[in-house]
Amino acid sequence: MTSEVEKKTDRYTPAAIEEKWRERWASSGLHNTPDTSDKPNFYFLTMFPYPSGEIHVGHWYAFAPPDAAARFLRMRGHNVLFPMGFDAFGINAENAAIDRKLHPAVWTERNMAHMREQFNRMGAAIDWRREVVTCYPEYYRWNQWMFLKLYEKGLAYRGDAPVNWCPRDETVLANEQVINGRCERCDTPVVKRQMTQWFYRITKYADELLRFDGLDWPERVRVLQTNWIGRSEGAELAFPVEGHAGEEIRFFTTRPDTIYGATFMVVAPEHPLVEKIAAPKHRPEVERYVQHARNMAEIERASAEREKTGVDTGAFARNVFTGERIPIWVADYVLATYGTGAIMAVPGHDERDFAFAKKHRLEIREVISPDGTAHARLDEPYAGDGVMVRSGPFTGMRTEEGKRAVADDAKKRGTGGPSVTYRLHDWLISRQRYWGTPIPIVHCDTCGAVPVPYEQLPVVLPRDVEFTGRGGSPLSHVASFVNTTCPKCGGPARRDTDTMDTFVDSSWYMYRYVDPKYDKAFMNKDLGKKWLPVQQYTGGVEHAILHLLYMRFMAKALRDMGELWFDEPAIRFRYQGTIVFKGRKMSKSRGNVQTPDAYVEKYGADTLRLFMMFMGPWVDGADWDASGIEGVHRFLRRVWELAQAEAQPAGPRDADVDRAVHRAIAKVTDDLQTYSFNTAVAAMMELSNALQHATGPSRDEGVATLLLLLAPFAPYMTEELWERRGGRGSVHGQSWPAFDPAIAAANEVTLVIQIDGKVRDRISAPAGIAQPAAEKLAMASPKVKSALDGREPARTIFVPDRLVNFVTRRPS
RNA sequence: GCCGGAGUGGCGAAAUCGGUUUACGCAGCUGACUUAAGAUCAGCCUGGGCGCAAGCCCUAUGAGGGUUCGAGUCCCUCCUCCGGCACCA
Repeated sequence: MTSEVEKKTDRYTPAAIEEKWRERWASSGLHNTPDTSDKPNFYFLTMFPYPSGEIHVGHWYAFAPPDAAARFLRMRGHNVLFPMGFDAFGINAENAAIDRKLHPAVWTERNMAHMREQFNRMGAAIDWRREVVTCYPEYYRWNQWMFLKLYEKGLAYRGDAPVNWCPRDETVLANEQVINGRCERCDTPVVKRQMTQWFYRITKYADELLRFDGLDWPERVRVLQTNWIGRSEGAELAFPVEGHAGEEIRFFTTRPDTIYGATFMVVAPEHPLVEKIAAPKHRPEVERYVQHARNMAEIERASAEREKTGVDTGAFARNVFTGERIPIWVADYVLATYGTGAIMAVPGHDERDFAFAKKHRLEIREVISPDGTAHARLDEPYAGDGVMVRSGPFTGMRTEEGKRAVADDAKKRGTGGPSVTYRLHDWLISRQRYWGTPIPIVHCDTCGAVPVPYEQLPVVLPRDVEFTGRGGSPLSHVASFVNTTCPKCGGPARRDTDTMDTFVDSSWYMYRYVDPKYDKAFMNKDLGKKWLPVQQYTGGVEHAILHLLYMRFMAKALRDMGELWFDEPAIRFRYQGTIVFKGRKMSKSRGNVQTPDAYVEKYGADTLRLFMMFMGPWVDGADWDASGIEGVHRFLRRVWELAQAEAQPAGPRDADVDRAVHRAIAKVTDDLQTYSFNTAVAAMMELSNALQHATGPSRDEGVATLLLLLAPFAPYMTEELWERRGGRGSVHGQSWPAFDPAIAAANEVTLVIQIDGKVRDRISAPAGIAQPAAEKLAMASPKVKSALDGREPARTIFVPDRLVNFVTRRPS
């Protein structure tokens, strides 16, 4: 039956077709996006990859669906900017240099070449003229420029703080790069070190970052960011230290209403006052404890199950509310990095303080009562709201009122007042590594830290560096780099040998794509005005906090410098889930990296693209299993045959086929807007199944429509078929098919007939049938008659075009 | 522990507003074509029961309860899995 067709059409050979179109598109510049056209501009951005060299199926999953979405927008009449580049700095390149004696620049270039090739095989419609590569001086000079600008504004500063140190990578890490007390990269337990480092003052924008006004971002990402920022309202208060005139311990609490229950204080081992106030008798023990705490790995120290250790400093503070002397302890359950590194301990109403008080026999006092009456003893801490008891003039106040009253009272006395604290810390951006942006600062013995003058940018990363993997920042061993003159006094000086966190690079790259070669500013603002902000951003959920928060911060900082004219860099964000393999993340070290190459070779890029989108909902990710790839390949082969079959003889239209076509248009259009790629593919499969059995002009037109719908998904095959069918220009330059609801509307519907909610029959009826007519039809059904068995419906539920439900029971 | 999200065939998954559960595929089974295999095409595929058969009845969306004419969808309790945070005062 199909033999005739087979003679006329050759077999579907993806390799040849795809190579042909790759070349044609490249030479015709099909994917080049003009900055102005008669169509509205649309900036569609997908997170650029790190050129790790290991291309796996996850890369296709991240890039093929957005490519389809971008192509769809083009067919819908937008001038779409869909750029790509490389997040090319990073520690992996340096480790590769150490392991294989390959310069990071060489390793990175090689990997980028490989990845560009992959993008091209995928058929991604990328305008490569706009490529951005972060490790080139033309790019990173603007990191340095921004650093200097932030420094001028007080948004970049050098600070001494307890920081996360990864002993294996020999560098500090931002909080965001520590996962469960371990280094995000190498999984080594992180230790805290007191170090002088560079920070970006992201906390200045904490409150603004909590607002997502006008943003269409997934709830999940907003929640993650909100929790990360961790805003807490309460009071910052201070208790004076006895015997140390002028010294006081400041602390933050969310429960000022419990202050009469503060029977002791606890300071973190890193607290600056510890050494000063420890009583001589206690000093050796305190020093031993502090030393021990410092040497402990974070993961060990942070374990909540661990018993609460601590020692008495022998010093006392005065609870200014009760007037009592209360002991000051040092314990590592108080974190140096949150609040002020000290707390008032209220064992009666805080679980941790309770456990500590029990262990060290400290006084536990009830000051909040759920029922308003004071109890003789507390067997467990009560952390809920209630009424203040044993609280002097505040006794009888409820928690809400008490919080305010105590904070206001403290303010009147000059010992504190209402305050807000965040979990979010300033962004630690310096790294003791080579492959990153040099920090444009010169250290001079007379002038201190001096910014490199703007006209001397970029501070170029020296090429000849020895990679030993040991002994601090590799740059510190390069004399020609380190030794310089002070821009201020002209005397001998040393360059800062740290480099920037690579998240600095990616915090603003979206502005660079607009005109990556522009050398007067980080962005060509004239062109930027045509594109920014990004209208659609996509990428992995794993960046929900790190990159996406930094990117928002940088936009706000640049805005406040007058460099940007919007508050948020990306209006709409959608993420894809993660592709794992047998339940585990793919990685070279695990040896479970699944590469796309074999599939591309066997089935073609179009099939793999389509399969990536068909596997399941994009947001969910998947456990990689290629067993279903045959199915989508078969579908493409059927379309291949269908599109080349002989033209149908003239004849009447087929309303059923026309309806199927327009329903598919509606479904695919909708699904592409909501990133439901899997159901879009299913809808096209359904359409192709329907067309297979159709005849006449409806079939021919339906096939033509199917090719247009399929074009964003399978760009190669549809282009080839478009050409073979004598289409003008490129299929990708065509308009998206128009949906006609009148054609899609059914004139026959299936009515479900229920009796007491149970389906008894299905009958076909004209669309829009009125209730009386529908009931009559339903009653005529023999099945309904026998099921009713002579009973009379007490009432009838009618859902137009859907169901008739006869209810025989009376409502009880 | 806290905050999110999810549990539907053998598998990946569909299912506007509460209204035909299982679309679209994979795997499997049966048949057609073939010397045969493959490819392709047609059909079957929750479980159980009745029937020679067309078909019919009951049952099923993690478990239990509730609301409703009607629940995968809403409410309550519980279980399991995934993600995030984790002594944050």
